[in-house]
Parts: sequence; C-alpha cells; structure tokens
Amino acid sequence: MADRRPARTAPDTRHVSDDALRQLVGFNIKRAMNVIAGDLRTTLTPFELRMVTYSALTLIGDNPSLSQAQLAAALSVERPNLVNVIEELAGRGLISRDRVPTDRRTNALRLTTQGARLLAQATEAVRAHEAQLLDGIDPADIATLRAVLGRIERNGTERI
Amino acid sequence: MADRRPARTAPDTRHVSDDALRQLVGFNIKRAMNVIAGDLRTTLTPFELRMVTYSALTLIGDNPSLSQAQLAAALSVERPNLVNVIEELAGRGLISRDRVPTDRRTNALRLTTQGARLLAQATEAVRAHEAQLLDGIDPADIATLRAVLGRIERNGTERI
DNA sequence: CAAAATCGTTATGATCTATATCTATAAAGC
DNA sequence: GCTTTATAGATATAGATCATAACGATTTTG
Repeated sequence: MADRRPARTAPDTRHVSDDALRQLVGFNIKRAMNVIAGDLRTTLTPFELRMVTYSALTLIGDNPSLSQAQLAAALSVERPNLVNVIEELAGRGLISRDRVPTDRRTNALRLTTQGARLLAQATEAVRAHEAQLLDGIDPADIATLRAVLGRIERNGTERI
Repeated sequence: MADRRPARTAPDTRHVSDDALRQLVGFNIKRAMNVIAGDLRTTLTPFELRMVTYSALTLIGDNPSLSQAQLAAALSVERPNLVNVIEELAGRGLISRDRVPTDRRTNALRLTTQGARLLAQATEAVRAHEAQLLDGIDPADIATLRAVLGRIERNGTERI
C-alpha cells in the first residue's frame, strides 16, 4: 500500500482532471480549434501562407474587386491590421490592388493568375487535411456540427 | 436596370460571400469560438478574470496541489507564460503556492477560500452565459457537438 | 461651399505566444 | 558517493496578434 511515485526525474505524469472545464461547451470548442489551427498552420507552411492570408485569398477569390474595408469586416479583422496582410499578398504578386476610379479612396482587390493558382493548391491541401481530422465521423454528425455552430454564432451576434 | 449604389459616405454594405470559407468546418468552428470568447470575456470582466485565469482556477480547484508544470500542460500553455498567471492569482489571494517538501522544486497550487468562492460565482455566470448561447439548440445536438469535437481533437493529437 | 463620414494608412500600445537560459533541486548512471 | 542528466520554476526576450487613435485624401451630406 505504499505510495508508488513515478520515480525518475521524468515529467509529472499524474493524471490531471479537466472534467469541470469539459462541461463547458466553449472549452471543447477551443480545444478542437487549437488542434485545427495547429494542423492548418503546418498545412499552409509549404505555401508560405498563414490563416489570415489564406482566408483573405479565399474571400478575394470569391468576391473579386472587394475593398479592404469589406475584407476586414468579412475576416473580423481591424482595418489597420489588414494593411500588412494586403501588402504581403500584393508584394508576392498574389493579388492586385487597384484604385477604384469611381471612388478613389478604395482599393479593388483581385487575385492574380498566380494567386488563383496558389489558392487552388492550398485549398486542396487544406481540404485534404480537414478530411483527415474529420475521419471516422458520420457526415450527418458533421452537418449537425455545422448547424449548431451556426446557431451559436447567431445567438451570440444577433443578441447584442 | 441601373446600378443602385449604396450612395452616402456610409460603409460599404455590399454583400460579401464567405461561402468558400464556410465549406471548411474549421472556419465555422473559429467563428463560433470568436463569439464564445467574446462573450466569455465580458462575462469574466466583473470578476477581473480572463480566460486563462478562469481556466487555471477551475483546474486547480479540480486538482488540488497540482504543480505549475502540470497546470501548464493541462492548459496547453508554455510554462514561462503561466508564471505571470500564477503570480496574479496568488497576488490576489485566490490561490496558494507552496513548496512541496518531498520535491522542493515544485509548487503545490491550491484554491484559497476566497479563490473557491470567486470561482463558484464566476462559474455560475459562465454557465448562465453559455446557456444563452446554446439557447434553442436540441440537447441531443449538443451531445453530438461534444462527441464530434472530441473526435476531431483525438484525430488531430493521436495522429502525430 | 462647409461639414461629416469613409478609405487606406501610420503609429502605438497591449496582449499572447514561443524560445533560450538560469538556479535549485532531484534522480540516474557509473 | 559523485558525476551526469533531467525537471521545476523563473527571467528575459523576441515575435505574432489585436485594438485604438489619428492623419491625408476623397466622397457624400446639408
């Protein structure tokens, strides 16, 4: 009945319970998000893209000629923080940034041919990695996941 | 058939499609997480707690006498970054931090009476806010959400 | 034409995150 | 035992993220 210590100078491997935190749905979402973000980071590294730059490319591709203000809003990023992102993408020749004649305050963002190609390659890799993360999960459950997440998002944003 | 511009100097309200990003489950999780994190932030503000400090208190309450290294691992935080958190909580008298006689390298973290009381109050508020975010969602779907998130987490961590 | 608002931008600070390194302690290997 | 190796907590530091104020240029409002 002696206390059987782990011995060794090895790391403290005693089990730590996170049951209380796990009761909160938000905590589970955060943990899953950490995993996904980490995986996404490694997936995008070969393309020299980050989550923001990839998301920006995707939104620009889906909404040609949108402005930085629109993109910032869609990305949930403050406009000043988007400037460097745009600068980086434009500097790499992945997007074009043209002053709009009808409103010379705004920039019209568009994918270049090179940007569209890189986006397509990155998207393929991202989808493949996400498929691995979702491996073994019933598609119906994923549909439920989407629905529930959407509802949480609406509950939190509309109710302000 | 004229182009009906928003006119005004008002913000660009043209609809921006994020359909492509929405196809990725990870993007939906991130958006829901943003909402939850924002709500949690306002919920914890009255208690002068952040997500880390709240999580730390919860884990310490659930695992009395755990070490900082254990806590850091459970929180997915680097040990150096936990030091200030512990310092803050100890400075406010919410936790005690005692050198362990059997291993004088490690600290045993425990909630003080005051810390336990604050944690209980904060937890009540957090649960109430989370219930609002989950309002109108079928409990069975929430169970599915938990299961799917857990699977994603395991798929991402075990497969390394 | 004057006033107000928006766009992109710059500057700046606060916060978060990761890494290298130090000490003191403890265990492992010979 | 004594040396080597490893861990715990802490310090310092750099990088990345994120939020806010303010400016010039431009456009719309009144």
